[in-house]
Amino acid sequence: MVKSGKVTMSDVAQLAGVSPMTVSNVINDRVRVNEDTRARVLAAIRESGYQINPSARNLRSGRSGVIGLAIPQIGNPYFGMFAALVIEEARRHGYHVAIEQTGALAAGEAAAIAQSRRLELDGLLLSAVEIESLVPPVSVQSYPIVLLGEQDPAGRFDHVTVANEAGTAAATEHLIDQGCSRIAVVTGGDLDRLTMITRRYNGYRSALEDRGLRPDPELRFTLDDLSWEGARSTGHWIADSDLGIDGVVAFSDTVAMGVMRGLRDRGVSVPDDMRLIGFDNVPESAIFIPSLSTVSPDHRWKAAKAVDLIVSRIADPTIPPRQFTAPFEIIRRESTA
Amino acid sequence: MVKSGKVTMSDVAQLAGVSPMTVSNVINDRVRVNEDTRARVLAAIRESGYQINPSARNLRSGRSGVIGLAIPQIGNPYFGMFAALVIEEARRHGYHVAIEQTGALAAGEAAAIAQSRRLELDGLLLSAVEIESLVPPVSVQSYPIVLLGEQDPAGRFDHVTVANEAGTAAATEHLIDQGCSRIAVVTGGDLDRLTMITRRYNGYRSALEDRGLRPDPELRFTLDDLSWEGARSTGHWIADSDLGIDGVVAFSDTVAMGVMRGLRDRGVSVPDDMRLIGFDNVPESAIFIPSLSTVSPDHRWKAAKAVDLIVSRIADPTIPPRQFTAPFEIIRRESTA
DNA sequence: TTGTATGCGTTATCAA
DNA sequence: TTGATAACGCATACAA
Repeated sequence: MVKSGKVTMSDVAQLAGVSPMTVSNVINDRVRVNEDTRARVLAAIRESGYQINPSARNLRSGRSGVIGLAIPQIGNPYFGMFAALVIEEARRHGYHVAIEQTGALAAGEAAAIAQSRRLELDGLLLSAVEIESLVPPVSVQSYPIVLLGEQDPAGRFDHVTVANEAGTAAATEHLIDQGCSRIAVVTGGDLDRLTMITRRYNGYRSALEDRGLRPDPELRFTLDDLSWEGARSTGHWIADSDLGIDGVVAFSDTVAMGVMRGLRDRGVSVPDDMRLIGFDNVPESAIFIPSLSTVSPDHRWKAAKAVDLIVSRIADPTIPPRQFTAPFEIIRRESTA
Repeated sequence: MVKSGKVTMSDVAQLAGVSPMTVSNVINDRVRVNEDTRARVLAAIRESGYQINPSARNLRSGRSGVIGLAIPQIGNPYFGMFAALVIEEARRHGYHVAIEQTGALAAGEAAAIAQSRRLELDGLLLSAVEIESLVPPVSVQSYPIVLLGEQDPAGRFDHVTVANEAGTAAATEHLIDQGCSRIAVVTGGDLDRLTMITRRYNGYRSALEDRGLRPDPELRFTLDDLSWEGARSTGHWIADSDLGIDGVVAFSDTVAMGVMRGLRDRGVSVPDDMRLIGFDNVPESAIFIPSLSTVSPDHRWKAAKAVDLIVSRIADPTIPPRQFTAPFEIIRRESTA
């Protein structure tokens, strides 16, 4: 067993007494190779500790077998869980996933990512926050892109999304069904652009209106910081406000848990004093105390669909953009009991 | 703006009226290039939508600028948090990080990973669970490896670890200081080999002995499943046992949170009926209700050190293996109040 | 300061 | 069934 490092295909070929091409054929089993030869080659590969050089292979073949998954924060429970599913689904199609952390970026950073790539990607699953600004630089890419979560206003990309409006509407109605009438909403950032957050806010609003409740601007709380600590502070504001709030719709489970913590800091009890519902059904939400009611999109479905889309588009870049929305259900847990 | 895709350096060169080599020099700014020429080249790059071909560059240069980070579960809060730190630290050194999910693998799978790489890596940060079985196949790798968390019994690799024994000992002593005398421990897997988990168990044991408490085998609970649900079940067992347990040391925060949930399912209150402490100080532990006391290793220090090690070893593979242990502190929160 | 020649390790093509 | 040849796109070494 040679110490490896720079064993090339030619070395293996020499060792096995065949041509490099035959080694290549064995490795990729492209054509029928004599059983004897194949065995000799395999033995030589083992003996030499040969490992294929991906760069050379990619350069020659034009494909890398790698798809990128760009997400804002790898440490976020939602993205972590989703990444694991994408990895699994991609493996079924023979693809490897390279995870990219974008950090909820704006245009300039997107461009940087696009240019500074050190990885050869066959395609990219892009879970972006700021699609509008992201699209121009991103369209220069040389590989297909599938958008996750957000939608491209111009409709130029495949995308898989979740039922943002319907999901939040159902969540809001669930609170109403549980007897809430002063329902606050926790959003993030501004609502001028039609982002995921805006869609979720719209779902909340329309559910209130459908059920004859008047959306009250005072009941809208905006996160100035998407971290858990930011959400916790929002919980403090809600607790300290004197608005008779008896229910809260948060735009994500992560935020919901932070808000719960903030409420708890102020001695507000969930669900006794106030009910609360999130969005995503991250694994943590079942474990949290109290466990968190939430909108649960079918994440596996979403991951599988995203991978299907990118794989098919890699195969044929000319097909027109396709769009899918993952099914969801409301999970009732202690936080809205 | 050409639609890109297969614009090569030669195309850019032609467009700018220079040689390919000059384009290369501008891109990598290796030698001094005339300001005029540089401007022309940059314009040509923008105009053509040129993007460097990483495969060709890597093939030629022998380096990819990418280090791998192999972790068992990307969805696990600890690994997610740690990955984010590694990405940051690597960027400082001009490296890109490719995250690899190994799934708490055994030898065969490790070999598979080693062989089936589709990424060209300059080095690998390996956060392994099963080091002993992992090492043989992994040593065939053609790039440097730094071990995280676990240690190589044979001492052949650089590694960065945390104070597993001292940390858990301090955690156990904290419980004793808080008045606990029947302290259970939650471990995972068998304790025959000197894994991270065994070290943490040893810390618990030695702290008990140091403080004149007898380690009771009945108070050791073993997870049969590292998931949150597994930990939750363990919480049920602890609650249902009639052993007078008044404190619990869990080998990780994730497990601790699952156990808390299990205790809560049975109406056991933390910290009133039972105190509980974890290990890792993941972001979730500050938010959890009750917030979780824990052993907090300096994760940023650990990430920075790991990146330092791999970068220096890439530069000079001949230096002897080095080993570091991250400092830690005990974080006191509600769960042991 | 810029250009020319050459080869990195692999695979597509075609010939034997 | 196997092998010879060329080429993928870039950067190193050296020459101009």
